[in-house]
Amino acid sequence: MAGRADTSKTAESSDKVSVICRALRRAIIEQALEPGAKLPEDSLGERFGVSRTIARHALGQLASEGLVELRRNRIAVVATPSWQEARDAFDIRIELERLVVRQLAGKLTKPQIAELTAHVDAEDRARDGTDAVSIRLATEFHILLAHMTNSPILVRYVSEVAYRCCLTLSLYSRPHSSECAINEHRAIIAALVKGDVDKVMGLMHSHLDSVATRALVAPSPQRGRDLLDILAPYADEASGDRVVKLPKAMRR
Amino acid sequence: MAGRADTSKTAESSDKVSVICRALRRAIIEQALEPGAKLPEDSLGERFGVSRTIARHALGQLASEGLVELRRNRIAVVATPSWQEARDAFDIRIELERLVVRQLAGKLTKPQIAELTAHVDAEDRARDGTDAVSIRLATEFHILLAHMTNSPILVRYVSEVAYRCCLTLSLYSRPHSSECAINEHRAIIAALVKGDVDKVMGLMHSHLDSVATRALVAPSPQRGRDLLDILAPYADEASGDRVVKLPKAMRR
DNA sequence: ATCGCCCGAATTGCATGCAGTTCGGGTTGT
DNA sequence: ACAACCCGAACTGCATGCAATTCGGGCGAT
Repeated sequence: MAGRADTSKTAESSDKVSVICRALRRAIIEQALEPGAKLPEDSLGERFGVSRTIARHALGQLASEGLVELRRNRIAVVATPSWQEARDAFDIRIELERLVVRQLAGKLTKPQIAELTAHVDAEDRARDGTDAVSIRLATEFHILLAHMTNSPILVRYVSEVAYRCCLTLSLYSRPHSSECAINEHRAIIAALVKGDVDKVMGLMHSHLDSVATRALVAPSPQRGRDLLDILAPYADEASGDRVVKLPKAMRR
Repeated sequence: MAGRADTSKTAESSDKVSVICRALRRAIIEQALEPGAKLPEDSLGERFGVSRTIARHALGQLASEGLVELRRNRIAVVATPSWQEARDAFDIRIELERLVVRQLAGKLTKPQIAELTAHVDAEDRARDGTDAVSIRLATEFHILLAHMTNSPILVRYVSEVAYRCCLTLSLYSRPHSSECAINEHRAIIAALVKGDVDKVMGLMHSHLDSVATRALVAPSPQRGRDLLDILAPYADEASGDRVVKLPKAMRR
């Protein structure tokens, strides 16, 4: 649907690996796999009919995208980004996507415009489906946009950072009422067609910024869902040299 | 020297893999390994005293960073980015590094300032060494800067894209006379210390832009070093479905 | 009860083996 | 000479096996 979509030349070596990656990515951003969920190599291998070697490779790939965390000798888990990391990701995303629309303004072809509006229509239709699906679609709108730049590098970075943001949204935003306002997507398309570079960059900026600030509510330490999340930043530092002594029971 | 440098939490699973990655990255950006150089798994494994499994994993990692190209059933090679990809990489890099200095302006600690000036001094000293070394140092200056933002994601992206740019410089710029003007690095430090956000963002922009335009001379097809490079874009498309019939002798 | 410890089961880290593909150079036909 | 062909060597794709480590539940001490 997204026209020669994501067979980006980068990595994604064999097909089996990339199939697993895509499946897991999707499961993660649709919150079928919550942050912290365990991903044992054999289970994955069994599930997808491959050996651990392949599953392992896929996990490595996803880890390099920041979607899963890989700790030595430990079961891989879906990443649990800190609040600060989430904010950082959004900052980066804003810059990257401003670049996208800057390159795209006034240069969209007819079929591209059609594809974009079709996508937004799909978003509209999915409005009364699962939250998860509409979040995914919203994210994919941005990735679709990136694809149209014909810049594989930009596609890769935007995809990655968008998925990451998607992941953090599932962590830090409880009542996500129609995340990426669909109207803002329409406005962006319109401005792109019109070719107003400054306008569209501004639109994209405020669009993403509003999603970020609406979702990533507070830096208050009381936000995480429970003890574990509150302690996350400490446990964070500890991976190299354990500084904070944690009561054993809590060491999962 | 770069203080707890690059033990970024992302991927880089075990140590053996990341050791190989670092070694290869460095070899690539110092042009000890030219674009197109073959990287057979066994040779790598033998060289680093590990099995193919590990070497393979390292190659996967580097591929996801865009430094090596992985074609199914084929020997991995050092990536040979097209001119357009090079330009794209620089565009992204400019935005990312503007973000870096925006976050850093006026917020540098004394030891950080010392570390930066020390690095630039090192660049100065390496002036009459190999080109390769001074290019590497110049790149590392930018990565050092990124590290100081304390944003792992930003560090990762800046590092990746900087290495990529480094690689393309070795491809498309013949007479690289002191690539990243060292004085521009000093000016950036000064502006950072002074805390002038706009100034430093402008400096970084023009610094990178000048490197890019000075290096990536012309989109003229006559630039590559020989037939192979000229044909690269065609061979490129062909990986999926071979369109251009290449005389066998040339199919390396 | 709660905490700490200990041990079998589960899991990862890594090397190796086998099958399928590509590579490259020598040979043959033209 | 020149190109196409062919075949052994080289290489990758993937699964599996073994050692080392972690996991987690039960047991004893407080």
